[in-house]
Amino acid sequence: MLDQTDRHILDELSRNSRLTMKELGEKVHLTGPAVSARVAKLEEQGVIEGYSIKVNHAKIGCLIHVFITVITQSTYHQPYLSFIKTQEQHIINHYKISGDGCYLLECTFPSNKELNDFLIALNEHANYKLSIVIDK
Amino acid sequence: MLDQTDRHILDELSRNSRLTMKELGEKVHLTGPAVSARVAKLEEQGVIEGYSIKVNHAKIGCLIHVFITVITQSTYHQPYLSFIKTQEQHIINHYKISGDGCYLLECTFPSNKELNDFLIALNEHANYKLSIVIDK
DNA sequence: CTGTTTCACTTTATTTATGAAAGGAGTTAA
DNA sequence: TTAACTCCTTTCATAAATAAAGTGAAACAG
Repeated sequence: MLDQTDRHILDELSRNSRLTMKELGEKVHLTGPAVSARVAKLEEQGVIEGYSIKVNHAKIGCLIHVFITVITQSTYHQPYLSFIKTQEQHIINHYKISGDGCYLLECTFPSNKELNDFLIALNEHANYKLSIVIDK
Repeated sequence: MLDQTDRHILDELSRNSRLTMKELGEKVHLTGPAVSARVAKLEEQGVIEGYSIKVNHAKIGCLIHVFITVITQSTYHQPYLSFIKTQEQHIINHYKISGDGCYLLECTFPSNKELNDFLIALNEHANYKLSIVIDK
């Protein structure tokens, strides 16, 4: 399905997705149109789901980065899920997991106050374990 | 430091970082060169750390997506950190955390076999708790 | 009030990249 | 051998990026 060149393309685009097709072509030893066709194919196949930027959260005022393991008390998760939908400004990722909890949340907050407010609100729907990111 | 237009730019580029400067300009009501200058500034300031792609790991043969909370037994973390460096093909993110463990690993594996091999090797340096991602 | 500086933006013109079309090389199968 | 297919390169018209020059508004000193 994917050959070595495709993997090389994914690797290069992961590092820098704003390369021009010409530059990308040089890196993987193809011409612009050839690499452009391969990238289009990878998009169609759903291998490339999208193009994004890495934002430094600290520099936009979100200094606190945490992972929250959520353990819902009730088997009925809907109130929790509805609550999460209202908190999109804080949530980077939300996973359903099997293991130590039901969900894993990755969030950022400008300060401990917002984190605390969030945890108080979350606690109405679920228990949690908090892990604060010190370094990446 | 960041005004409303900058936030709008970050928002649009998060959705699609391959927009042309002209298209991005239209979205935020600026001309191409103007928005290009702002993006360059955001890069210099370190707000934009890089441009990347979202890859569908399942489609490239990495079907298992896990989070591993690592609890090192010894206070000397170097052997663990050296081990992690040898496992880059599996590791998406690696965080130092405060809370329920010392580190949080986000990894993908083609199958349970590779995951098991990884856990056996990891267990020589640290204890762990495993959370398997069911859905995002 | 006037002149100067600064800043962010627009406009213009040149360079550069994109994307469509045509064609060639290698592979496979009839 | 020939046909069909895939994947690539080359070529060229179109579109975008970028550099440079110019505009206008705000801040500020004389």
